[in-house]
Amino acid sequence: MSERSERQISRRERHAAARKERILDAAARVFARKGYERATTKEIADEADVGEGTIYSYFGSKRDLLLSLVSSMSEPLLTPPEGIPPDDFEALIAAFLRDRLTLTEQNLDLTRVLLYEARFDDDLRREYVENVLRKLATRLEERVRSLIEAGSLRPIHPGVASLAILGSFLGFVLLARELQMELPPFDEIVADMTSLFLDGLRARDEAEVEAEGGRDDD
Amino acid sequence: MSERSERQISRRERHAAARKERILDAAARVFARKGYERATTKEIADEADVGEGTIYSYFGSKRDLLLSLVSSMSEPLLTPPEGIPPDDFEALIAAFLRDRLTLTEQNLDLTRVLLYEARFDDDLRREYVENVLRKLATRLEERVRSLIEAGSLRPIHPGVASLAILGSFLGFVLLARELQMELPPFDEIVADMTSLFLDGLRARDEAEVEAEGGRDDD
Amino acid sequence: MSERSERQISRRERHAAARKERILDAAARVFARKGYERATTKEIADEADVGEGTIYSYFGSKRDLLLSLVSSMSEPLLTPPEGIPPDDFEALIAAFLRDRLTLTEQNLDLTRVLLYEARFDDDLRREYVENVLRKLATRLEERVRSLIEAGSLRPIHPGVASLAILGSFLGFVLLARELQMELPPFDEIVADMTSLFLDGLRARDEAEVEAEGGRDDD
Amino acid sequence: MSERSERQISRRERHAAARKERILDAAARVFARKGYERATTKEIADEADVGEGTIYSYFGSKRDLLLSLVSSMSEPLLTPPEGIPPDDFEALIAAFLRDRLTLTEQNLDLTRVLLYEARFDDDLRREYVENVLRKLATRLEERVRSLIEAGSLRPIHPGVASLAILGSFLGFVLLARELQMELPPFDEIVADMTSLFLDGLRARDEAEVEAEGGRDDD
DNA sequence: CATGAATGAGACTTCATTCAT
DNA sequence: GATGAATGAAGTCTCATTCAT
Repeated sequence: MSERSERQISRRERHAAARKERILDAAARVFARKGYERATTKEIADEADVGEGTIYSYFGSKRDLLLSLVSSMSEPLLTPPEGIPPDDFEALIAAFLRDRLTLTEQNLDLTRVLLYEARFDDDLRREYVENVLRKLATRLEERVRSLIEAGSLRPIHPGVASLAILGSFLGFVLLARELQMELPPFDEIVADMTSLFLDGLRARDEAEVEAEGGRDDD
Repeated sequence: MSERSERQISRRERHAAARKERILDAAARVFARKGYERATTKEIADEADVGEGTIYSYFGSKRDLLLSLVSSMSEPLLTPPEGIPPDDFEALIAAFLRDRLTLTEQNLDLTRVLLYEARFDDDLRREYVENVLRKLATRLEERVRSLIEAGSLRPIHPGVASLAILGSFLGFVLLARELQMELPPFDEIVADMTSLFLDGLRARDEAEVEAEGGRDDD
Repeated sequence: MSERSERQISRRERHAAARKERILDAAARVFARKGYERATTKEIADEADVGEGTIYSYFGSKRDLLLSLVSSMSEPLLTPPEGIPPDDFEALIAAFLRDRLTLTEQNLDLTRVLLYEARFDDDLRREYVENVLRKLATRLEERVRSLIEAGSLRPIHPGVASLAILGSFLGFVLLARELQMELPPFDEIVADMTSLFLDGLRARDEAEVEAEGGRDDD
Repeated sequence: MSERSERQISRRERHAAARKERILDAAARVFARKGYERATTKEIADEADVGEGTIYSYFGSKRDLLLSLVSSMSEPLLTPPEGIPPDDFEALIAAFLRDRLTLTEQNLDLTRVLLYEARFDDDLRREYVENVLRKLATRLEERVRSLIEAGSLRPIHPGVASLAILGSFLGFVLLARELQMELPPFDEIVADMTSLFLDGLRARDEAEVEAEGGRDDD
């Protein structure tokens, strides 16, 4: 009987966890769609196909939903890009941009909400900004610093560089989305931005270009 | 008497304009502080030191305040940087970054609110995004394109480049503000970012560095 | 000088009276158009082409306007139909219906507002109901009573009859207006209603009908 | 279990319907007491003994309450008087007056509000005027017409007659109520008005009826 | 445990009235 | 005296949260 009740509990727990997950997913979609303030608990409940009161069995408040979303978001974002040799910044930045742009574009609307709301809620700021953003920035900064030390990158200020890189693609997708501009295909964008960050915009003379070797992808 | 009544009218008009300005400034501060949805008309009225009803003598609705803010913001942003020779991209980008970073950092909180709300209001989107952002992006894009044609810049996609540049410093200040990071002095940041955009991050060998001349200060 | 100031005052007084009249007329139009609650002092001021504050130089409050309207309305309504021999009820009722229907149709919208508002304001009720309506009803009642005594009318209850008559045409125009029905020409209506009140609806036997002669207009 | 949940639902539905009814009744009372504009949702909520927000679970807006009242009113009004032989106008009009006067006097204050507000709201006008009033008028008109054809009534204009009849008792109760007059007992009123409509006011005796021959003045 | 009906605080907005010019 | 800008009380409606079922 204890076994059964354990199984019972376990089944209940699984069921409860699934419910919680479903509500959180629904909240993510609604927040992304409407923003935090404009989203209503009713709409979230409907999207999750649960009763409005049920939300409050799993989360203390509407704001709690937002906070809980951060944890669930931080996980995939914090997984470092795999299979990239630590000294190949070109591949790293390409993978980084590609992954993060993709991730960010997917989650862009939610990201915007979180960044926006972080300004007005210290708990959210701590949870999201500290855990996700600073971690991301710090990791990139370390990578940049070590590459500078290894001589692969110019001795630019690593903090500024990493912020510029992160900010770049955050701002890039944000603006692109906002301006609803016609953009070249995604691969081309990534190639262009990688090249931008690596080589800058300055035109070089023949000798320099030759010296840089057989890069021909931009 | 007609003179007096004219003066009267003129004084009234000046008074009304000043009042409108005061309310708009108050709204800007409160929106920047609280976001649009959380800001209350009562708080704006208090901040402007007027009665709540007075707002509605000058603006049709709370949303009207937001829309009106765009016009007042677009003006300084649309003034092109002066005294920059059209072929000196280095000076241009430095000025651009410096001015825009300053402007943007000053107005950052409000800018964020406008960008955020633009997602939910087509009028605001048109007013802000089309008039301010796209204009800015287009101007920069043209500059980049002409510099590419003049051979000063590499043949990178101009749209991507301008979005990346704009997005960079928008994202940069946004993240910097959000992360509350300790940053190097502003001049250094501008120098670093200019250098980043112009020369990229890649280390070059002696020959290249030599060929680029003695630039190491920006 | 005293003469001049007297003339001055007199001119002022005439000007003031005209102003008051203009405001009251404007109020009548706006009240008739919008109803009391929905009418705004701003709209009345605009209609009268005066400043909003000016209204309060002549009337204590918005409600005061309504009260003042009654006095100005009661006057024409209380003028008895002229040139009607006191014993010719047929002519009387025709004139009554014709005049009152006309007057009432003209002022119907305002009358409705006054009747409606009278329900909610005892001062207005006294002013309007007592002074206008009861007077009208009483006058008609007396006429009916004396005609009954003179043997021209059947001994119907005079109060009921006069209320029925007044109510008839009030309700008649009100419903006609409300239903936006296509109605026969006005003269025909008056003839029909006069005939209705005098002769009723009942068909009479051959003798009676014959006796009534060649009337074929109804 | 399905049975229980069905019963549950049914109980809920009954409860909800009762609640809706209670709110509607409260609204009817408050509207009748204060008029539409002066009635506040707070007062309606208090009268219904529910929270203010509860109103909006059942009705979309305050105006919706007014519109909903029409449907609930139109039902009893549209039930035709029963047990009246189709050719006995005397019984019909007595029943009509009695029923309608009673109904109307009961609902008079609300009726006035609806008639008044219909002027300012096309939906309400359609709902109330078209569905209730015109139907009532048309039904009466048809009855009158067929009775004219059957020879029971004089060939008076049926539209005018029906409007006069309806208007009569609407106006009658309205004025009676407004004037707060002392009236004879209800039965007497009905008898008097029936007689008024059927036989008119004119006194007749054999001689007079005969003497009616020479009338040519209308 | 899930539900959703009920709640009421608080938001935006209108408008009669006041008062300095 | 005339004006209309300014006011703030009060109204309608929304929605996060609670709680009986």
